[in-house]
Amino acid sequence: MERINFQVIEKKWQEKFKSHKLYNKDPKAKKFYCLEMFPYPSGKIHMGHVRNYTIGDVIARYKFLNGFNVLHPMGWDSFGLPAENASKMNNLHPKEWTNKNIEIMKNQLKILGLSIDWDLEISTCDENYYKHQQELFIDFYNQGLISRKETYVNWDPKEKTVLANEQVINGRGWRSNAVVERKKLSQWFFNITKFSDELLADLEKLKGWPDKVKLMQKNWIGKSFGCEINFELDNSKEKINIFTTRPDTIFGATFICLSVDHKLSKKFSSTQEFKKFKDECDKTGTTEEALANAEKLGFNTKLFVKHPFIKGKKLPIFFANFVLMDYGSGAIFGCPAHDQRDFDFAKKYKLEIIQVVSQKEVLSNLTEAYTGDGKIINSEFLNGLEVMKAKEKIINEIEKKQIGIRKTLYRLKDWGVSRQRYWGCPIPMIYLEDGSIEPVDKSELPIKLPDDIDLKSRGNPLDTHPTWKITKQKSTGKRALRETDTLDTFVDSSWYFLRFCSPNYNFPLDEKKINYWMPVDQYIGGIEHAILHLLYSRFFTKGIQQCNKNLKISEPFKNLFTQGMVCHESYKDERGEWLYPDEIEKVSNNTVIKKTDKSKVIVGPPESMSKSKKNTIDPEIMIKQYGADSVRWFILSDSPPEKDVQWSDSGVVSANKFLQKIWNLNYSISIRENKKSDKSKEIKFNSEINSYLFRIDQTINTFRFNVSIANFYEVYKIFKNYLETDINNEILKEGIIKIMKQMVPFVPHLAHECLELHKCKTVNMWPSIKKNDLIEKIKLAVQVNGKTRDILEVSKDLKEKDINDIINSQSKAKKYLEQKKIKKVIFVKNKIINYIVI
RNA sequence: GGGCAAGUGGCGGAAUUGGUAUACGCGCUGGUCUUAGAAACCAGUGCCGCAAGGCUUAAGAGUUCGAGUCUCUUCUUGCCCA
Repeated sequence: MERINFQVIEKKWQEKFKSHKLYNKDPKAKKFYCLEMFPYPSGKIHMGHVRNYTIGDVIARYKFLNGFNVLHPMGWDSFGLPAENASKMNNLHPKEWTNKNIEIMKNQLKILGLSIDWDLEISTCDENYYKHQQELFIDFYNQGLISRKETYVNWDPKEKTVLANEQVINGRGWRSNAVVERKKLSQWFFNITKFSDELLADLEKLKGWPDKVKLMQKNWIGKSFGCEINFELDNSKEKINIFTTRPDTIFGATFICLSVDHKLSKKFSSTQEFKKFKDECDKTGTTEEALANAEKLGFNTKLFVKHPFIKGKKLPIFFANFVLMDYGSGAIFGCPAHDQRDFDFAKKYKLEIIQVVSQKEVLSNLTEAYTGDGKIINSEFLNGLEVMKAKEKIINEIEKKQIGIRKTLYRLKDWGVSRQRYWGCPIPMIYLEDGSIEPVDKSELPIKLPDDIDLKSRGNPLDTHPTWKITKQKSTGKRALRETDTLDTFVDSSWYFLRFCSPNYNFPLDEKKINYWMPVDQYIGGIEHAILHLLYSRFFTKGIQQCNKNLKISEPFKNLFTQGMVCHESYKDERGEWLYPDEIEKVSNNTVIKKTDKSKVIVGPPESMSKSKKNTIDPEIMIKQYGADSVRWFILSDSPPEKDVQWSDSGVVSANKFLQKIWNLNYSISIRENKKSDKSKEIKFNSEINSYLFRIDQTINTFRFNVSIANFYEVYKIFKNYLETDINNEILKEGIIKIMKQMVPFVPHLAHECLELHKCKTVNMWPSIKKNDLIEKIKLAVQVNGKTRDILEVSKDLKEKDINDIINSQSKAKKYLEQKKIKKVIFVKNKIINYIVI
């Protein structure tokens, strides 16, 4: 048996892949932009990356072999909080930490044998990248796509810092454990809502996206219609403008709630009582979920508004903690019977609850709000109408009375991008002493991050830096201060796919290159980015197009594929400590023990690999042990790519064994002496191989790589069987070359080694597949009353009459037909024949 | 609570889209080889049954000559939103 050393051949081919790129010089070749979501340089690649980039590599290589001109770049999403945290812990500058990680991970990706053009590499923390981002920021600002607004943030009073939502755990700071407060800050916003309608409508164009992702985006944008209503204050000309999506429940309104920031609050802001209440409100979080779950608090103004449709009825006005200013107009009418938050509020402050929508009969004692469909009751002229009809009628009525107008509302909010952090892209804006705010002059870009930074001090590092923020206005020399916030890292990843088209261009975007390569033909990444990253990228593309009308792009990603996670069982010892897979030993089917002290280990179900549960497998160790091809093969073979896959050691071992067998097969054919065989055997062999070539091609095209691999196993068996016969060796060789070409996308090192063995001269061409020659004999099911009684192997396209003759003479089905009356025969060519008998 | 997926052997999964259910892999069982093990190779492996045969795609119904696939009801699991 001829053994192959995977480590040796993989190294050899990786050297060759370096200079070999997937560009097709033929000017008639179609372009194909294949992109996988770029990684955060956390230190090591994990199995999730291996899966993501292997899937991408299969597609990129497949398209190249099919004659496409392929762009397949890679880069680093290298700004972000972990670098700052790591820096605090081990005294390493974020830049050094990040660049060190990038070097390690780049090498790890290289040993996977990916067909990446490393000349296009970009790193978002590199000033050559972020300087262009700052330019885009200024362009967006000039186009009115960026504005400044006051908003609430999660404030950690102990660390004196702003926290991201994921850093708030059960209402406390993840590091300090201090109770997180709501603090108002003036921040920069991308006006993504200007594109709400377009972002929603253009989802229709994205035929190559999973419906699931489109639906999630649709729900996120959340278009709903309703209306504004002006409530007149009692004993005053003042009006309170509210927005509602449920105007049909207006007759159930029993109070009004305002945000503490509503303009009416000025009347109370000097009172001690109101100040206390406002402080109390600041302790409530800012997410929708936090607002829904928080205890409802109210401040009674003792003021009233007039009900617009019920003469003489007055509704009390409260300030409430669950109404925020950036939500509608910062005012709602409370209809406790049909909104849970209003219901909780009404119960607490003993307010009236009037049911106005009912499914069947009137329920006298509601225990919770009823938010379902039904007919309107207790509502004068709306009575008896379905909710939707009532909504239409009341809005018409409101508009007729001129007390409000129809409005469409989006759940989507503008995108706050200010972060009070060091390790991010500086925002290129300056504050002049006269209070005006303006972009820096473009000639001053990049606004670089200072290297001398004290990350251990509290607060915003750029703000506390002694000199960095002090600057001058370029045109006048007037003193100015820099913006000390940096950009959300989602901004960095919202246009990197455009930069890949011309990563070394002097300006942000090279029109020619972008108009050639964009859109991304295949984007591949995790479902966890289904909403934000993809939505922001879509917004950015539209924004950039507004800034530069010469660009012909409206959607960045033509086809999207979301791969599943890589899972593994987790292990815990008797004390409840997590254990790594290599710390345990499987003694039998049911017993697992700890290697060190032989104590019992509790095995948990397969879950997504995570450091905290220690259920991780290091790809580098696996590659060293079995080779990159074996790891690639296994990760693709076990599950459909869109589903979760469970890592299995025996799986990668068997992948390795099979690839070894593939090498042996190739070697055997290469040294086999030529034989003379009869034509019919050759035709049969060729048609079998051809049918596999066809099926494998189809499965790659439809991302069913696990099925492609199953087909390779089957086709291996075919070769094994023919090897023992007297078939002409040239025929075998031709066949194996075609199959090995199809294996290139999956196991590029081994496949190239085999093709070299056979001295193949057309390595970069996908094998030709003959469609007509697929099958010569087919299997036909013989059924009696719908039950399969025999399977016949017959020539293709045989007529019903001939099949009848065969069945009557030799079929196992014959006995089921004897002494029976045939009522009907259903015959489907090349598939089944079904006799209905009585 | 609402929306969307999905449910096939011991396990991961396949099924040309309404036409042979359980391909392929893992695991398991037996055998050959070997001092022994490993490796390799061969055979078997949905369930019941000695067999003939019968049953089987979460459960139940329906449409059809024929349903894993289509329709309805129920149950379970996963994801997203609240």
